Amino acid sequence: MKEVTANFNAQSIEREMRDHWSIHDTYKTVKQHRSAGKPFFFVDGPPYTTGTIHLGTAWNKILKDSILRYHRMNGRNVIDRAGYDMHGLPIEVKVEQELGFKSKKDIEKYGIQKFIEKCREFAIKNKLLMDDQFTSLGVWLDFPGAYKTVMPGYIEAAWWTLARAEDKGMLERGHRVVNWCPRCETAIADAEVEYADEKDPSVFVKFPLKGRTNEFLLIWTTTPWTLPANVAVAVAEDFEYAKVLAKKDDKETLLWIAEPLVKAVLKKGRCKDYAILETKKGAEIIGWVYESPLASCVPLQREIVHKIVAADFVALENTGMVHIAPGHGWDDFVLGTKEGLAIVCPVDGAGKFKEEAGIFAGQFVRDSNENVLVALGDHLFAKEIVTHRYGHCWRCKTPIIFRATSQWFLKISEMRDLMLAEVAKVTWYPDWAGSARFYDWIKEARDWCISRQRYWGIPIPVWVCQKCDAYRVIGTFAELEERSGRLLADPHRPYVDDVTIPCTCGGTMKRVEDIFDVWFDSAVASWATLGYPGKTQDFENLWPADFITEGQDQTRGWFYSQLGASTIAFGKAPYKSVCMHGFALDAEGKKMSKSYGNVVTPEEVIAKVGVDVLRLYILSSSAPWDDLKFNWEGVGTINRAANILWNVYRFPVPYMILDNFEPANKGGTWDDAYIREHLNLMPDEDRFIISRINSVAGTVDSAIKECQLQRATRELVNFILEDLSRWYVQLVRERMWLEGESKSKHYAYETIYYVMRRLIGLLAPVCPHITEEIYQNLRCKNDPSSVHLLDWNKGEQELVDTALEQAVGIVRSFDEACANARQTGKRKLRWPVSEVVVVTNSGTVRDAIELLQAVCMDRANARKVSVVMGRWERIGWHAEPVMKALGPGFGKNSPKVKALIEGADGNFLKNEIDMGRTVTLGDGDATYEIGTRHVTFTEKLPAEVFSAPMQDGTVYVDVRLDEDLEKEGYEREVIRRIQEMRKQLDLVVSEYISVEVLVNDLRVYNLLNNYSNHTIAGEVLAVVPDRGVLLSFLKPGDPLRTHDLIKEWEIEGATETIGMTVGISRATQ
RNA sequence: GGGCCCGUAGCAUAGCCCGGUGGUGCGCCCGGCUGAUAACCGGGAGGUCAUGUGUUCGAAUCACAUCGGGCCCA
Repeated sequence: MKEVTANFNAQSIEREMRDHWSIHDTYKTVKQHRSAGKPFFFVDGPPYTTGTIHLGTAWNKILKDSILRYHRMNGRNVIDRAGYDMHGLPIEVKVEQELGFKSKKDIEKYGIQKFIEKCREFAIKNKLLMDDQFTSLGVWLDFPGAYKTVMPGYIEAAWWTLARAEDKGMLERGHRVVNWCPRCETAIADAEVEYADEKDPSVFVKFPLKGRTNEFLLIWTTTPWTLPANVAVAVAEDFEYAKVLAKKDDKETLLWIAEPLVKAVLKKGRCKDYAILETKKGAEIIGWVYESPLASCVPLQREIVHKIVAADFVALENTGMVHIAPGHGWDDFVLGTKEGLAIVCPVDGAGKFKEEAGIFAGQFVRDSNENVLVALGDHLFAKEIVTHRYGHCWRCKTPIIFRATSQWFLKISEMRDLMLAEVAKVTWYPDWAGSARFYDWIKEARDWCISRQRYWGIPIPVWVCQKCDAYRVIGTFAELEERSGRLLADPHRPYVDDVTIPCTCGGTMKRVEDIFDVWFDSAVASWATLGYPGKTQDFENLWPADFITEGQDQTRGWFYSQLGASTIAFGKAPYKSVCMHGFALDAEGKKMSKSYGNVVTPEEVIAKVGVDVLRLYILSSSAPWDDLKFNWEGVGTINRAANILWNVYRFPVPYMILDNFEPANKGGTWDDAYIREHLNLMPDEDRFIISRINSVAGTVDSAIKECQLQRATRELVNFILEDLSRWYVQLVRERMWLEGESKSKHYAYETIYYVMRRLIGLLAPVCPHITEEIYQNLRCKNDPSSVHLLDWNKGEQELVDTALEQAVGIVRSFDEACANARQTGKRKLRWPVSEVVVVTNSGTVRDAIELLQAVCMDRANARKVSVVMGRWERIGWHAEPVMKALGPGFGKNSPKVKALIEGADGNFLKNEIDMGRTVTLGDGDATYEIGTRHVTFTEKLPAEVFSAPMQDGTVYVDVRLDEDLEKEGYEREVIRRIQEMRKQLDLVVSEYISVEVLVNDLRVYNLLNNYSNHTIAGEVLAVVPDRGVLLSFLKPGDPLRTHDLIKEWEIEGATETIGMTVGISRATQ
């Protein structure tokens, strides 16, 4: 054991520990140690390689790390491979920015091969940066062996999965409406759409009814650019629609509007006057034909027969008539398919109108809104600007459009029931994350569009015949090589694009140009990480995952994509348990964002307080699934707790070293059996703290099992602060100061050693550095070489003494009450008191105080602590009449009764009434029955007794002084001053001194002189074995010699001058 | 517009499932302690339990509505 630095310096300790682990290859050793254990298959949700981690990412990995460390300590062989998501649009967009590209054409010009090599470079560079950042959080995952979505084996797993989808008929090539980013020129998944406010025109448009004059259907839209693709108007069959004669500027128009909405709509159109001419049910107007108001300028529109159709999604808002453009909306598309409407989409991939859009050709759709409105001319009924939530591309933030295109889909909608059934089998932390949130999301799930018209991603392994249009899904590289007769150097684009397969029809099959939605990459992680399907053994032994944990945004992300892919491939969920965690918000509960300037980075926190404190803070401040409101004050509090842990650890070390203490061991391995064998001989406080650490261990264990990391960590912090620091260490201090051999001291050593060993074991998953540092200093020479090699200890029930813990609780309440009463009586704790009395009716309290008599006396600094059941004879009670009750009961005799009560023996009265009896008082003329409602009692304490309430009782402290108590009080005052002076001179504990104390009060001088020299000298090391006592008192007027330090003190009204000299030479000359 | 979660003192949290005097920590003020000491302990002040309505003898807790925050969806 070595000395411990006074200050807890997180940064240097953590650096040292990480160096230590890397020199000794501790992580490998730990993995090796657990390699024969029962496997615990964890799958790391792969972070996207953006290059920087934020507080939320840190939280994510810290949570994973702590839970995995727990499982390792429990003997599990944890599969802890890290993962990285390295493909996809975000990286493409970054690289495009670096290269100054504006559109896909720039990429094609630059060359796909060069472009994807740039993307690869970018991803790998960032992956390495992130490895370092995670490692510096003390995270023990397998980073060198991380699965990477760009690896050929990984890509093959994705291919294989798609081939399974094809086998099961779950893959569909479809012409459908998808979310489309006009900047990235690709389809994007529902999961990739981000909603944000957007300003758009909100317009009401008149569609002329065919064959009628001046009669229109009135529709509403916020996307005028979709009007060139209009094919129908939808109504609700059971709504009432009205034909309205609307007057504006002396012009009259006939409009069809849902009847309840007429007034509001016409107000928007500034129609001063209107009349409802007739009404019809929606069902009655179905089939009516109308013409496009854009027919004259959009050739496409002239070929379409527009009609009214019924739809169940029509709501009673706006006009109750919905503009339908099946090429530009999901509901529209579904309706169009059902009703056999034309599905037109006169918009190209870049979001520009095609030739068939007539005068709009070449215009970007969102920019053409105004032109469309102009072209509508008189058909535009009303217009305003609205701000509404609108979908944006998750990467480039461009507002998306809906576009009917040819894409590849997984038929999630057909698997929904199976997925829901699987969700129910998974254990969710918290339960509602699965049973409510995820369940609802899946219930709404639509088919998954997995194709993207991009470059940096897993190529979709579908080859289509150029001649007969047949397609084939390739599941493995070997199959492709066999069919094509070519070796595949790299499965990425553009390399794989050159590979062709002969078709049975004699034609040539070429790969479709699409790549996978990047969410499909990570969706296959749970088997791709096991090398499946290339290797099958791990998969058969381990899959599905025992545990995953990710942020709440992953409900629609990874939790979902994995479930979808896995249900297709294997018909079951890929995970057995899922912990959904929250988001890191700022102290106000607002999202951290660069534009608010409220971002706190993990590095900042680490620079201030270190990693372990960050970890402990994050895990303790909220439940995993609640959002974390980051708060520097809270960090400070946890930092203080860590400091106290350090102080508790440090405190006994110098004494242990001085005494050459070695904990009980068998051949150099710590033997905790010593504690069990000696427990009965140990003092109460030792048995208490041993009991506590074991019950704490039980609580911590069950909390972690339920992912309640906040309960586990709070329990530990609370134990350190309350039980260990504020209670045990305070009580055990004097035993540590005992000189020479002592059983009591030895028990204290063994106890605190035991407690520290258990404590750091429990804390190791959360605070891996500080616990390792402590362990390295405390461990016996043949103990395991790292705290992380220890087995988890969930507490031993036979060491838990509930009654004792309860008794200590009572004594602590007693302790607090004493301090309270002393404060009221203005008697400092340094001054002993003759007696403390506990008055109680509780046998439990009596037993506790009597059981822990010694502790009580020590804590109270009292010569005697006694318990009185019921009434203590030194307390008097004074009876006070309750006039409110006397009046009604005794009428005009009340004043007499009042006097009688005041004159009665309060003690007797209270006793009787407490026993539930009534008392008869009389004055000779008459008698009166006095009951509990007529009287209250106040305490009459002796002059120098002060009271304070404690748990189920009251504490009375008698602060009267006699000569003996006073002498001791002054002694302790003098000792305290001398110690203070030693500290000022920065003396080591073992340095001898000589002292003179000039007491400027003759009475006090007489009190101290002759009796106290020895006592004081012994405490402050002013007594030398051969030379005797080197402390003397001087009376008023005596001269003081020269000293190294002289100080004047005010002590209880008297002045004392203390002179102190270091060493023994001068004072004794 | 919909789903889920959250709202308790200046700040952070427990209690809520299963109704019965709202605890704790930080900060603040006052006092104490002093061989863990840039620590530690005691006391005090500080609360419309987001708001409103309902159920109930009784609501922080249950129900409904509203407001605010977060995540997700349309």
